[in-house]
Amino acid sequence: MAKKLDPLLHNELRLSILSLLISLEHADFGYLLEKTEASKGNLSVQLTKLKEVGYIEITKTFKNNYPYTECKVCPKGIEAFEKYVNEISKLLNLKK
Amino acid sequence: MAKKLDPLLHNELRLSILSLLISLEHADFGYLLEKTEASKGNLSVQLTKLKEVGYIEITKTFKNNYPYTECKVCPKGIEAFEKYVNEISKLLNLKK
DNA sequence: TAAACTAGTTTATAAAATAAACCAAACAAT
DNA sequence: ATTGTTTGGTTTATTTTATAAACTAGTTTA
Repeated sequence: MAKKLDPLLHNELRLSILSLLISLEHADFGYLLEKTEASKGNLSVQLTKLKEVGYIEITKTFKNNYPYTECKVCPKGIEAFEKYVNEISKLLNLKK
Repeated sequence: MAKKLDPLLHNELRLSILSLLISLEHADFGYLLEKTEASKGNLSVQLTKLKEVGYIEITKTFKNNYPYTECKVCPKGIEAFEKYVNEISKLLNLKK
């Protein structure tokens, strides 16, 4: 079919992540875990996917001796998200 | 994660089908094929799924000696669609 | 120093999406 | 009347995705 919806965004968890990152600008792994209620494994996989296509940036450092993963949305991610919103709005006959 | 989006609707083709059926009330296989630009096989499978959960009703008759498949949305389908719209609107911070 | 916890990643499995192959009946040409 | 072609689909096989379970590497606590 004539695919309009970016398949990378058309997934509930990835959509939630990007939505959060867009409103917050950046967030750490634990926060995303809590907010999305995803499993750690699933969250990790989906973050990696979003990073691989350049929608987000992941910075790994240490905080209190523990690994600390921070995520930040990239311009490409914002663009893709906005496009997704437009397309699904059309599909569902929503006004933005 | 805390799943909010009905997985049966969170699929582009099924979403398109339901969106069309809601605005048109009913449509035949060929029309849906044309509008969605899906393959026949995919359309057939997704229509069957939507029927199996009671979101749409499928009526098979004959027209000019050929099989003729008509689809119509059911109340349950309308309800599910509306719920989906609400949930994804929240997720994406859209106003309906 | 062993157990338990933190903060993740990797991988195995199940589920889903999709296209390719198929089918039965109708029509068309030979 | 037989062969080929088209219509209007369905079924099935394959690939892709999503997800949870298992694992890793290091830290803290007892």
